[in-house]
Amino acid sequence: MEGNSGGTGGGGGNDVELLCKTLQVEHKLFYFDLKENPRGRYLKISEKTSATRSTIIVPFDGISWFLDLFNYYVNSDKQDVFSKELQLDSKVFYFDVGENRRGRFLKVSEASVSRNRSTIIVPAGSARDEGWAAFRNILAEINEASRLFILPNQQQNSEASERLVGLSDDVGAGFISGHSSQPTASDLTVDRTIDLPPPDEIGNLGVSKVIRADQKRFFFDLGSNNRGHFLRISEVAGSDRSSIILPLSGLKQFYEMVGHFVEITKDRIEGMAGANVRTVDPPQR
DNA sequence: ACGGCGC
Repeated sequence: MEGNSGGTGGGGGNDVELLCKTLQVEHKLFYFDLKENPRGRYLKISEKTSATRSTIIVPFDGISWFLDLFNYYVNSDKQDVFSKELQLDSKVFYFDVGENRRGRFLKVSEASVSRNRSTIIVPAGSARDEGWAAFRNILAEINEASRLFILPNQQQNSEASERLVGLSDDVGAGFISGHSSQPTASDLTVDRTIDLPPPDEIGNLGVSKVIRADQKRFFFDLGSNNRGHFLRISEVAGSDRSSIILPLSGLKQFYEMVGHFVEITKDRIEGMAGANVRTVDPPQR
């Protein structure tokens, strides 16, 4: 299976797992593994039945396209869905709807020069395409979480991982090494933050945070809608709530602006004297 | 517990 040349020890086996999810649709089990190696990130989707296992590798930048396509198949009436092709890097993914006596299914095939064609087949489900919808929801979660939620096992010092360059054959050529400009976990961690049990709404990825200041609470929630991804910051005092919706494209500016005001007011901020002063320099690059 | 795909 994993015929890897050069004695490096297995295709993708040493890659860092950023996020793992499983989904059961009828009797199939789908594994979603967001992984990272020095060449970039990718999403490995495996279909497992009792007898077979099949895997496709989606380049990181293709995740949102997969999400869009699953949305298309979920939301379209069955009489007007078409097959789709998605070209990513050197790969082509084919999406085809089929039907047999077991029901409708979506066949997703990956074709690339270096690998044999591999295919996963996602049952539509019995009602309202709920199998596809569940698959779509997982993709949405991964798509959202992967952009902001840098997991703790993602090393800040990349020295160790730099020695692993070229290790994995699981990733097609032409990958983007896209992990340089992302904020680190500590950049996004606010002092006095406490973990919040999952609240209100779908699309919330368990990355909700709350901070308290005086009598107010501020909730930070990731979300997305058809216009993109955003951070919602809600001020809750008593029973009143008001929110600002911050597109992720503006998050860094927001961060820098807050840092500016922290900087110019820090001698008046309680608890920030002396060694506790935590300057909030904008991340370089 | 399916079963599609494609060889």
